[in-house]
Amino acid sequence: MKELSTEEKIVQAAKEVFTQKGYAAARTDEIAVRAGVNKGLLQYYFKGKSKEKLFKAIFEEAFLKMVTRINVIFESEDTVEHKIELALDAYFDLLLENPNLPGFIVNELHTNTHAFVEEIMQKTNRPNPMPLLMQIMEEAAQGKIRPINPVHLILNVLSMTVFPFIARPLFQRMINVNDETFMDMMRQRKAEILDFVKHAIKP
Amino acid sequence: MKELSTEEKIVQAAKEVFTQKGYAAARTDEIAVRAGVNKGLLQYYFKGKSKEKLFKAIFEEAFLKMVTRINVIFESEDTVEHKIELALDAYFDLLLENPNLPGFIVNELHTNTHAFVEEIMQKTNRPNPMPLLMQIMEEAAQGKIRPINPVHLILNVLSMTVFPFIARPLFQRMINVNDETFMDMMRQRKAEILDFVKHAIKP
DNA sequence: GTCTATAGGTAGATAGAC
DNA sequence: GTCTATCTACCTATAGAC
Repeated sequence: MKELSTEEKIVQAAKEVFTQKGYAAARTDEIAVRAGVNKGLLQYYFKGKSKEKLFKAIFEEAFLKMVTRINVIFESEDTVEHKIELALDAYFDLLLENPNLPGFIVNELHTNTHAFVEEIMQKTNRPNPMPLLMQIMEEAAQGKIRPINPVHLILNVLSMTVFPFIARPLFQRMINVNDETFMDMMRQRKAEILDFVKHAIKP
Repeated sequence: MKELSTEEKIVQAAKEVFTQKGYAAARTDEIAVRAGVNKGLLQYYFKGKSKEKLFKAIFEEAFLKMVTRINVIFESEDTVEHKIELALDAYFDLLLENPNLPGFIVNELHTNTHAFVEEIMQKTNRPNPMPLLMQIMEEAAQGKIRPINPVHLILNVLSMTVFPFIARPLFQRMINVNDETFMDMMRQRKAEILDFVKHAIKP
């Protein structure tokens, strides 16, 4: 356990509270309590609109984490199948370590009341999916993979990877498993998806 | 356009506000304004904790809509492949008419601060997935479909169906399409998923 | 840098006039 | 049934003591 500075403790606590409750339900009081510091210190470290400033910092970091991973899919030089494998590797690493990251992001984008969510999205250089779409169509034309709508293929892979983490509260209740078992299933899942997709795109 | 009673107007407005903003960010003021009625009437029709009571009614209806559809997958007498087709039919019908239903539910379950979310989930008789899981394994043993982990198969179908609607704000920006185009893509998608899954489970 | 006290604003609930 | 006015609670922000 490292020694955290007061500021770091606040940021850490804010990350917990915001990702669990969302911006609207988050309380700065709770952030202070969890950080083990006084309310007033939030103002000292994040002068003026401290709640908003803290949120911006945390949402931006989370958003970048999720989106920059997508670049892995798009930018490597490789076959479609191997690109998918690389993407699954990268994403499962991220998600297994931060299981409620996608829920947080999707939630804030869904309930987006705040202009700054828009700001952050524009700041991030979003990846360009076109080259990958072209590649998928080319490989299909060459008979390397089955002809398939490239947008839906990408969306399928992303869906199968991310959705279980978002629907986790519902899913766990449905099949009645605890947190540990859920994480075990997710660790297994990377291989399952790869296998599933390989068969689905086989010519 | 039917004539709605005052109470119906309130419920309708509440449905809009809650599903768009989520419970925490929703404002009873806005519900009253959208319903075109006075704030005080919320108390008249939903005495005591009107915000909470309204939310309960709306969340429960939404939750039932989503979950009872899952029963379609589980309870019919049919082949696995045809069950999947039926499920896709049922779900896409629902989602194309209520595109932000899953976002709303997942959001409230994720940020769940309220005990009543728990209540509602227990009230609904959740479907039992066991028979379907068994059937998938049987068909695999008989060589009708490829051997596959049944839980992940179900999760794959559900993921590909529901995820795009949840990630819609992000997805639309990523590929830069308007609402109309998005809905068109989703209408196409049902056939895409069915095709994808058929190839993936082919022996 | 840290804490206490309090101000200022907002949202939900309530009482009572019409 | 509908509306106005007000109350109360809560939350963020601020000022100032230590």
